[in-house]
Order: sequence, then structure tokens, then C-alpha cells
Amino acid sequence: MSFTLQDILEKGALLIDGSSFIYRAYYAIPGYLTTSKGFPTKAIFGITQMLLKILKEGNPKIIVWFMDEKGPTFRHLKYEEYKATRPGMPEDLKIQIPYIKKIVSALGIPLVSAEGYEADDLIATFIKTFDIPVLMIAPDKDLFSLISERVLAYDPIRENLIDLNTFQKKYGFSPQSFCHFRALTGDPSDNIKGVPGIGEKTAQTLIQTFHTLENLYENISRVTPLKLRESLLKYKEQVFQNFDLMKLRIDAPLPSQDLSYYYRKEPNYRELKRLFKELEFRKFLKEFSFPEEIPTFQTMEISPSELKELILRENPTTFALFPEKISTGLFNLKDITLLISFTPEKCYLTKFDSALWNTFTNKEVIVYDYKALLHLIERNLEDPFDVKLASYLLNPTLKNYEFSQLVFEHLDYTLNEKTSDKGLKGVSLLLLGRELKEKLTEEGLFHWLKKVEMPLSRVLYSMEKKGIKIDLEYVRNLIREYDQKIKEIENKLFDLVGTRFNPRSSQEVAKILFEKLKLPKIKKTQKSSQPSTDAEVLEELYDHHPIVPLILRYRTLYKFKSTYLEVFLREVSSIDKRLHTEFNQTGTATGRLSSQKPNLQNIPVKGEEGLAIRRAFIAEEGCYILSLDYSQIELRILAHFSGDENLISAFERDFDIHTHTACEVFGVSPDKVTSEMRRVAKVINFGIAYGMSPYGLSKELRIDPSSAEAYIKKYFSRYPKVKEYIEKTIEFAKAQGYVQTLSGRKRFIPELFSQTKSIRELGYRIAVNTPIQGSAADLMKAAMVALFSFLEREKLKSSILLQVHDELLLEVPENELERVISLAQEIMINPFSHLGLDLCLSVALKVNVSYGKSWADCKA
DNA sequence: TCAATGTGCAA
DNA sequence: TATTGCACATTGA
Repeated sequence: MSFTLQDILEKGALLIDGSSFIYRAYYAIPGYLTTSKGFPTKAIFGITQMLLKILKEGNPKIIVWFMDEKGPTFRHLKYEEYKATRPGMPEDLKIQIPYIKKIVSALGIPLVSAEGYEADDLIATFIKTFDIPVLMIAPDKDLFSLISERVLAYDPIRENLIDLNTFQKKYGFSPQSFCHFRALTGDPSDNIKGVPGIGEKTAQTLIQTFHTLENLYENISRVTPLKLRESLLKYKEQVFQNFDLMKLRIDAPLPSQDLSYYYRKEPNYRELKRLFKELEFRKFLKEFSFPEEIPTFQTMEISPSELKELILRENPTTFALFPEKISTGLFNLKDITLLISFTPEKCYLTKFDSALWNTFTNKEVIVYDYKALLHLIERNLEDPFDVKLASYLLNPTLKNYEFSQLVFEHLDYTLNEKTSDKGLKGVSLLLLGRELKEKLTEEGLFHWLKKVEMPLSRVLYSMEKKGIKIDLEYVRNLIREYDQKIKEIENKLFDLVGTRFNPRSSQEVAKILFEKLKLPKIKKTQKSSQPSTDAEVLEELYDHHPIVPLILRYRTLYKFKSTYLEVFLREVSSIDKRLHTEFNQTGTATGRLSSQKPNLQNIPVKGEEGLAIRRAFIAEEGCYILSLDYSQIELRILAHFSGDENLISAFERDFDIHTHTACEVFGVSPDKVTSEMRRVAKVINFGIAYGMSPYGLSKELRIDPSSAEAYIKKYFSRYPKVKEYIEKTIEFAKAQGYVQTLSGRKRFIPELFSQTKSIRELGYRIAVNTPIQGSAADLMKAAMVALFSFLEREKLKSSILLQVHDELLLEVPENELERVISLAQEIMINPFSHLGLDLCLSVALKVNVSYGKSWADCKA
């Protein structure tokens, strides 16, 4: 009788020749595959893919992974030449083996090997020991001799199934004779020489006739032609030695004689997920159905007083605190339900209550989104642990930091967005807090979170709440003025063109400029093939037609009106007539803040129109708007990181850095630097921090690429350590897969390992820019926290209103002005020491100060 | 109503 | 073929 595949999977065993499998996976898959850190994973990936497929489609009850062991086998001991010509395993395959073993184990597949024996011998012994149907996953012929009515072979790469019938059809003899056959032909891959002059065809005929070697040599006189017979006799010893080597042993030591030992076990999902993450097998992370380890717990409604009693009794050290339901009751009083959990088995639902609030002092409180919580409860909550900020510090490039996303990322289960399970949210927050605290400590970032990011959330909360005063009357007048100017320009445009069109539509503008007026197309837009009409293009076409300057002017006016002035009126609070932005503390890849609704970090400043917009931001009666901005903070940080003596000394001596660079690049003394030379130097200085290319510089400066390259070369020869630093940073990033800022925050840069050159080069620029931009952000954050706590401690009335990356905007009562200026300046110059942080720069920082009745008045 | 696109503002 | 953001208006599904 014969077995079907189904029979085998249900009643029999699936045996894998792991060692040959690994070789096949390594050589059969073309190309390279590595993690972002460059660790080779091609073989691991191939094996995993195949195993997952086998497990999914076959769902075998018994599956065993057999492997060779490192040391010599009895074959090596007997015959020196055995496998002597086989080259050693390639290094990059060798280091993958431990991972393959880990994955096999994690999948619940028993792993069998024995010192001195090859995988083949173990498989033969297994088949001999257990009389069950077997499917051998065997990518080479070494196991063919084991094929029988109950044993099939399968080549997973060629997807080729060989059963007894197929075998006999192909070879014309039974599998038991296979080693006799191979002893005649030899096996070059194992350095086994066959009989010269005997190939597959001849050997096949001989074995078909005689079945065994013994029988062949007993009847050697019947072998013709004579030459063949002589050759066989001459190599008789060799042939029997070959047979001895090829014959599979059936006395290998199996780990157990009990079949149940070889049953497939439940996968170790946690380990498997960890491995997939480490190896960056995103495909498997997505495809493999990991069961969710959702905690089991009780949800209980409880009154605040009862809960307070319970807390006093049990005295837990850590709480998770999540606002669950907010409804607005009588007199607009907020009615808040809290989820509170201090053990993963329980979650309490209770009313927000100030008496309960006191029990949290001196406890560790875990929250999600501290700033939002402060807005909600409008009370102080000292020194909590925010899981949103924590996971941002661990990885600033996540798409979003929603609670369910964090649970999925760090706790590996899916949280239903619906509030169907309130308790689970509370318990999950507690577990997230534990998990993230551990990870953060490992990364050395726990201190930074507690000392800077958490307090900063409170600072931002107070800035958002305070808002900034807007001169509404002024804005309304300005809008009227702009409306009129816009209308005038529209009319002129329509007159000149001859038809009405929408000057805000780039499509229509392009039609008029490039089709109707036949102006030269300078460049194309990014995604469509429409010719671009952006400012850069229009500048170039400025003199080609009178409508070009008009369109530029129209764009500026319309932009300022729609994006700024009208938004101010729309967004200004009806309660305090001030503008309240929202700062996002987890919104950028570098660690900067961002601002939205409205964005107050991109208020125009250039030109008369820019200042006109800034004039709308005014100080309260009796107060001043005070602006403190870091001077050249990014270049100073570059000087610190690179240690370049020239750059450092330029800052130490408080030179104008652009003029200094102009001196270096153009080889002239400071008094000979023209404004044009300074402009060029400024572009170079900025470009360096962004990793600008010679081509980019040439485009920006409208010079030819070769002169741009000469400038850059000159720059690097004058600031040699800057060049060195850039190179070292890129090397580090490629080796480690990430870069770091002063605070120790990491940004991983997968772009570095892209197959696409342009994306890879983007990765280099990110690697250079992120430590600089990110460290500047670190400094500013520390300064804000230190300044805020100073203002609070000294009970000053001054408040921080805005942060614009390297600038702080304060509203300061006149009588505090002098004191606040000197202290704020002092704090910003040395922010880390004010927080007791053990960080310092090798370059002095400089802070420019200005103040006035409006933001527009804050200029040097 | 939504997403994609082009454009432009800031550091 | 210069980094990090946010937001507007248009366009077409």
C-alpha cells in the first residue's frame, strides 16, 4: 500500500534535512538580504519563509529538524579525504545558523543532532525506529535510498515530490540499491571519486542488472565490455569504500525512542516576534498570526472615597491614570470618569475627585499624553510618566503615537478603538508604563524624560493656555487693505491676459504662461508632468512678461491673507481674545516641537509684508514682547561635534560666522569681504548642516557646479574636522543604523539601506542633519524647562508664549523686563547646568535679545 | 468629503 | 540633487 501526503501529515512525520536546507536557501536565493545594520539574513529569511509555508499548508503533527553537528563525523575519521574539497561554510552564512536554530525552536519544531553523525544518519535511524509514514524535506539526493512505500522525498526549492513509483521509473531499480549506484558514480560535492569511465547511465544499467555491489563483483565475469570490467576490478576497493561512506547509519543516537517527543509544540510566539523584530522581518510580523496576549483582569466601579481607602490600605507605589469619559454638566463643570489601575489584574472606574487626587502625591503616576491631561483636569499633577513621550523618545519616526498604536507596538496586542473595554485601557496603560520605563532605562533616556520632556509638557501646557494677544482691529484693517490690492492685481492680470482666470490655480497659470504666452518651461513639478510655476521659476521669468511679477505679488498677498490674517480672526479665542496654538511634542523626527491650529512657528518675517503680519502679535497693556534667540545655534553645535579648531575659535572670538567663512573660502581679510561674498558663504554654511551637494549649491547660488564644488572643497580644507565629522557620522550611521543627539535620543535611518540611490543619499543627509538639528532642540527644551521653573519659583508675572525652534517669545511686565532678560539669557546660554544635567558643549552659546510692543519690534 | 498635488511660510 | 515642519487652494475621484 501507499500513502497520500494527507496521510503523512496526519499520521506520519515530516523530517527536514536542515543542513542541506540551509545551504540550498543560501545559494538558491539570488542577491543579498540584510538588516538595516547590515547583518546578513538571506538564509534565515528563506528558511523561515519555507517553514511558515510548510506549517501553514501542511499543518503536520510531527515535524523534526535534523542538523549536522560541528565536529568531525565517523566518516571523516575513517577517510581523510571525505568532504576535503568542500570549501568552508561562508562567513556570512555561518553567523546565520544560530538564528535559524532559534527560529526553528521558536516555531515549536524539535531540533535533533548528534555528535559524530550527519543529519542523514539521524533521519535514516528515525525512519528505521518508527514505522510511520514519512515525508523527507530533502533538497539533495543523499536521502533517496530511504524512499519506500511509506517514505517520500520532497525538494522544497524545485517543489518536486518523489515517491517509490517516481524513483523506480527514473532509475529502474529500488531505492535500497541507490547507495550501490552512487558508490559507482561517486559524489564530487563530498569529494568521493567514482570509477573512471562510469557515468550515471552505465552505473544505472549495472545496478539494474545486479542490484548490489556484492552481486556485481561475484558476477563480474558477466560484465562487458572488457574495459569496463577491468576498470571495475581496478577500483574495487574504492567502490566499497565509497559504499561505506554513503551508506546511511541506522544506529545514530536519537534523543528519544518515544514518538511523542517529536510532536510539534506550540510556537513560542513572544520569542518568535522578538526574533522577527530583531531580524527586521516585517513581512512575517505582518503575515504570521500571532495570538494576542491580552491580560485578564476585573473592571470595577468604585466611589472615590472607597478607592481612596483601598489605596491607603494597599499602598501601591505606581498608578496608571486614564481619563475615560468626559461630559459637561451643570454650569459647564466637567464631569470626568477616571480609569485607575495599580495592579494588572484590576481596573477601577471612578469619578474625578480632588480628595482622591491627593493620594497621588509622591507616587509614580503613569499617564498617556500628560499635556492633554493637564488641559482636561486643570490641576497640577507632579512628575508623572507619560507613555506617549516615552515611546517617542525610543523612536521618533513612528507614524502616530495614539494609545492603541503604542499598545500594539510595545505590548503586542490590538486594542479595540471602541470603548467596549474600558478596563483594558487602564490595565494596558499600567503595563505600557512598566514596559517603557524598562526600555527607556536601557537606552539611558529615563533621566532625560523625567528631567526635561515631562516638565516641558507642563511648560507647553501653560504656553498653550496663555496664548498670545492679537491686535484684531489691525488685522481687520490689513485684510481690507489686502483685499483691495488683490482685486487690483486681478484686474490688471485679466486685462493683460485678455481673459479671466484663477491666479490661485497653478494649472491655469501654467497654461497661460507656457501655452498662451509660450514662455520657456524651466522645470517640471514633482508628481505630474505639469510645468512648474513656483516662485523660483517666476523669478527667472520675471522680465519676460508683465504678468509674471503680478502673479508673484498676487501669491504673496493672497497667501498672507488666507494663511495668516484670516486664520487669526477665525482661531482667536472668544474668551480671552488671544491666539492659542497647540504644540506637538511628538511630531518631528529630530526632536523639535511643531505647532498647529494655527501654526505659529511659520509666521512671516521677511520683507515689509512679513513684518506687517508680525505687527499683529502684541503685548498686553503694560507688558513687552521679549524675544530671545540663539545665535547660530546649529553651526555652534556643528563646531562642538566636529571639534574643528577654526570653527570653534571663530565662535569663541564672536566673529560673524558668515563673514569668517567668506574670508576662508575667498582667501581675503575680513575688511575685504563684500556683501556678495558673505551671501555666498552664508549659503555654504547653511548647506553644510543639511548635507548639500555641489549641484545643490550651484543651483542655489546660480553658479556652475564646478565653481560650487571648488567652494565646498575650499570650505572643507579650512574646516578639516567638519569634513571628518560628516564622514564619521555617516560611517557610524551605516554601521549602527541610527544617529544620536546630545541627549542620547536615537533616530533610526532605514533610508541608508534603501535599494534606491536617491533615498540612500537622503539617508546620508538625514544622518548629518539630525544630530545637529536634534541637539539644538535638546538645548532649547532644557532652556524652556529651566526658564519656566525659574519664573515660577520667583513668582514672576512674565510668561513664555511661543517657541520657534531657536527663539523664545515672552510676555513680560515692564517692571520685570530687566531681570527676566538677564536671567533668561543666562539660562539659555547654559541650560543643562540649570537642570543639573551632566552635559556640556565645547563651544559657547550666544543669545540675542530684543523687545518691543509687538513681535515685529523684536529685531536686532 | 477626501486624498493627492502644488505652492509657500518658518527655523 | 538641502533638513525639519504646517497649511492653504485646487483638482478630481
